[in-house]
Amino acid sequence: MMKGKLVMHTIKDVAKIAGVSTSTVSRALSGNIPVNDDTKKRVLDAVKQLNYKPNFLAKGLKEGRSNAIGLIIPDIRNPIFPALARGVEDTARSNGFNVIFSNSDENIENEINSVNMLKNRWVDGFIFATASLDCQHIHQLREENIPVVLMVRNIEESFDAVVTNNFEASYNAVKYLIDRGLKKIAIINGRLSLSLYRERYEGYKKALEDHGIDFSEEICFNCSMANGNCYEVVKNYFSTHRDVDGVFATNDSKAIEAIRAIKDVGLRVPTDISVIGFDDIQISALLDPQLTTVAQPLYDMGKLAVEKLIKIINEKSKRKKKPQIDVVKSELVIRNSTI
Amino acid sequence: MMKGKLVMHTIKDVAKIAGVSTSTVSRALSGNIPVNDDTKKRVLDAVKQLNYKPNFLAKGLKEGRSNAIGLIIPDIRNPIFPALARGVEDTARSNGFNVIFSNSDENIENEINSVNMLKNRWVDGFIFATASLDCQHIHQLREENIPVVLMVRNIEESFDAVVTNNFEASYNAVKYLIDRGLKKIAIINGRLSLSLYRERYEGYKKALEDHGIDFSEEICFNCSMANGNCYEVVKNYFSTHRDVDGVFATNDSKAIEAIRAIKDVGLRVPTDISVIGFDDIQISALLDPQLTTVAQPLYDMGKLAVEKLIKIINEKSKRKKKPQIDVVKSELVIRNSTI
DNA sequence: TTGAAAGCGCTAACAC
DNA sequence: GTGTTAGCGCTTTCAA
Repeated sequence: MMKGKLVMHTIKDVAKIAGVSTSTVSRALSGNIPVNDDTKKRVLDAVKQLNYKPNFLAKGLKEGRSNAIGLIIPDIRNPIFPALARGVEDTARSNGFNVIFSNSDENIENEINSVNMLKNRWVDGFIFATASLDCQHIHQLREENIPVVLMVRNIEESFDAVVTNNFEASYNAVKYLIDRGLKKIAIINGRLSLSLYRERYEGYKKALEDHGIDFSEEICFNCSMANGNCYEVVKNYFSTHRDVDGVFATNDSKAIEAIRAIKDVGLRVPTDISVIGFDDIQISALLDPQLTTVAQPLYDMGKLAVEKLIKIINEKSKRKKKPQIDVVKSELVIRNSTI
Repeated sequence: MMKGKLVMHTIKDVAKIAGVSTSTVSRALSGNIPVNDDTKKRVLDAVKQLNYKPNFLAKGLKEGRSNAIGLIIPDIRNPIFPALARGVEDTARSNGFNVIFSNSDENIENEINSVNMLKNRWVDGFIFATASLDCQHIHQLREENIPVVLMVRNIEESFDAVVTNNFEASYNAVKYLIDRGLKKIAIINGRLSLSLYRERYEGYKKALEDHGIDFSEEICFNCSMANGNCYEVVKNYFSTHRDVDGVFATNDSKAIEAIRAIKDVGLRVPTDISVIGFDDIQISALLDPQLTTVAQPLYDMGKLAVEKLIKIINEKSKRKKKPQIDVVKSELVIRNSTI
């Protein structure tokens, strides 16, 4: 078996060159154990000379941790996840953790498979941005004392989580439309099995109520399927109705489809109909018209989730803290899709 | 130190319950070494009973491989990378590999740091979608016999890579505009230090040449900086010129900005000016007008890159094969931004 | 301050 | 077909 020119050196090689034992090398490198300055220097020189890098597999095996975290999301192609993932990766890396990521497609089987694979000492903890009602496997993780933080999508009070103020932000978005003089505001909703959509829905209803606007089921569009049908639903409605003057879409993708549908029936945005989205995905600022939307601090949410997770991982005293749900603020960004 | 209710069981526990040695357990689980059917059954029962999962750290340490690959990209928020990453992740997972991902921001320092971290037995190979001219560290990997596959962005002939037919696809895109009767076609180019942009540029020039259209430097816009200034460059030009009737943008983001600029100076797409993009990122189909663009099979490129990489990893006989560059086909998708 | 030795959990000779 | 044993590369007692 031919090996490459440069082999991977081990701690033994370093020890030999520095003329010390492997334990001394280990100590010199770990930093927090006293080592004679001279010895240390010799070790460091040897390390440099050999370009020695410790084997993380060995270190992890010995220490019982891997310094990696698992990131489980539905699909990185869903435009809210890149920013989230980036926040996670940056923060993890700057804390010395690697990120192993996995897409579940909202499919519980996939998710369980990934979790099972990663549980075997691959990762020290998990970040989930996924939540079916069926979260047996996440409860199981907790029982096995494996740290878990939920992100974006919350399940129940019993998990640590980072979420946004969906209710309040939605309330404010709808209130903004009302303040601009709009009289009849539709909502395009998502899967109500996700708490985030339920909360946005509640915010919408409360805003109407507080401002004396009648709530009407008829203009609560539900686009819970794949993206395609949102366009159809909106187009259908507006080809026969001209009474609605505002649309609150519970995410930007739906808003984009709605705008296309509205244009296609010959109405103008925002002149005839104002549209607000939610998420502020990257392209929202590039559209025509540029989308007024609720900006979630996605990057920061990822960052915060990792910070929480690492804190839990490092709490060696495993006395379970009460789980804490961090709520970050989403804020309305006013652009040109609203009058 | 309190441990959780459920501890991680080891192969020893399984062996004890099954009444066999640890090596028998190992053999029964590996599958490819003959074990008595009865014994095997007892082992499998014990595994199930304990919910035993092998420790990958130990396995990796022993076998000298981790079954993970490193994915180094500039930024997952750049819209071409999610699809690529998804192709990579799916394919890796279905081959029993995990993927550790890292964003380099095109910054060589970051990239070297990540590579150094991952080299230490964290991963068995790398996929890079990044290429500064300065690729010392990638050469180094090769010298150390660590498998590398380049994706999307090629550096030089000496590496395995998966790229698209940039020249040909660009040629065809520009030819399409010419065939539609357009007479003066501008190009919006990217960083010419990247071969992919050079190739697209060449395809553009050749198409003009072959069809007797004069090439003019004046309408070769260079938007190599962050996205922002593409809008400005295009807007500036069109506020004083009305001669150009077609724009070939070398990626979709630039196309989107160009369209916005064109509209903002009071011209119409495609009536006055046709615009073609490159990449077919997800939102291109959702824009108004929907973008005519060259679709790169991003998911498949990710898939292919992983397949190549795993093949190299598994070739235990390290007699270096000559590196091979796979070229996949990008094809023009005609939508509404061209007449 | 340092070295010797044990051991993390697993696999693979090598015996039988 | 199965058990015994050594060892992957590291950290960490325990002694000196």
